Amino acid sequence: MPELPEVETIKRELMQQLVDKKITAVVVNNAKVIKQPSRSVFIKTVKGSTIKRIIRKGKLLIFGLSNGKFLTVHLRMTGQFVYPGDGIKSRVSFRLSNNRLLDYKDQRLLGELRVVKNFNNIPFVKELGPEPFDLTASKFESMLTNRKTKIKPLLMDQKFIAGIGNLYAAEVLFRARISPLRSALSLSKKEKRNLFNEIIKTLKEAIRCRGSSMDQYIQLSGKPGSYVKHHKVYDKKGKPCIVCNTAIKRISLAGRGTYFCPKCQK
DNA sequence: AATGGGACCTGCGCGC
DNA sequence: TGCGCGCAGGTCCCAT
Repeated sequence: MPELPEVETIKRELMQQLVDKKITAVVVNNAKVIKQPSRSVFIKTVKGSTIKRIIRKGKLLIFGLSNGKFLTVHLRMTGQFVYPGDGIKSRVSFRLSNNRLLDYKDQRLLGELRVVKNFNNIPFVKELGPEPFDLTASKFESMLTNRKTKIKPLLMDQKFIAGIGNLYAAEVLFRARISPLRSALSLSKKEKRNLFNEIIKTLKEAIRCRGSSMDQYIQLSGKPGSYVKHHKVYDKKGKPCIVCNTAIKRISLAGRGTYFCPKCQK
């Protein structure tokens, strides 16, 4: 669910609400989401530390703790943070110095919480591609040269570029009028620049709207993000294209549901 | 290097 | 109404 705009939204809220709060207790209701280290060491390390800063790397959230360790959280499909929480349906709850709860919820239990010494050593971070906002159009262009793979799965490849998932890949390609089936190699210079500009514009707009609440994503406060109403193709199978009225198509590409306008996107 | 499949999980909506 | 099936925004791992 959560892609760069959603994770960035949560990061900003966590910064506003939680910096300099001490974690006084940790309750683990389901240890499946604790990937590293053991449940007991995890609790022991986090408990008693103060949250000093919040970092985002792609879709990964990182809490910098006062003891020098880092709590990293990947929300995967259905992870959520809720603050202040009530502990209900929470997989892990953090009690803070103001006596409020920060709840980590995760319906499908696919999320990952870790405590590490150095987050740069996590394989996911090590191999993570550049942040979109750190790129320029010409860098992006050169990244695409000689890539034979299809453009949509490539945009979703976190090693290629950080933060773009299935939803924003679809939206960005629609806005750039490029078919998800095209090979990266086949894009003209103009198309590459255009695609880059649409990536930046779309992600910024989505952050301004505080993300897209489809099914599971919510802001820290529990409120939905409003970018959904700007979606042009995602989850719109059979609906008319806003530009040409052609029915939006859904195909399966690299195992993922892929929405596009067969007429506008060439 | 690229592609395809399955695995990890739970719960929802659809068609029969 | 009840049940089985396919599907879900992410990532990793294996095989070809």
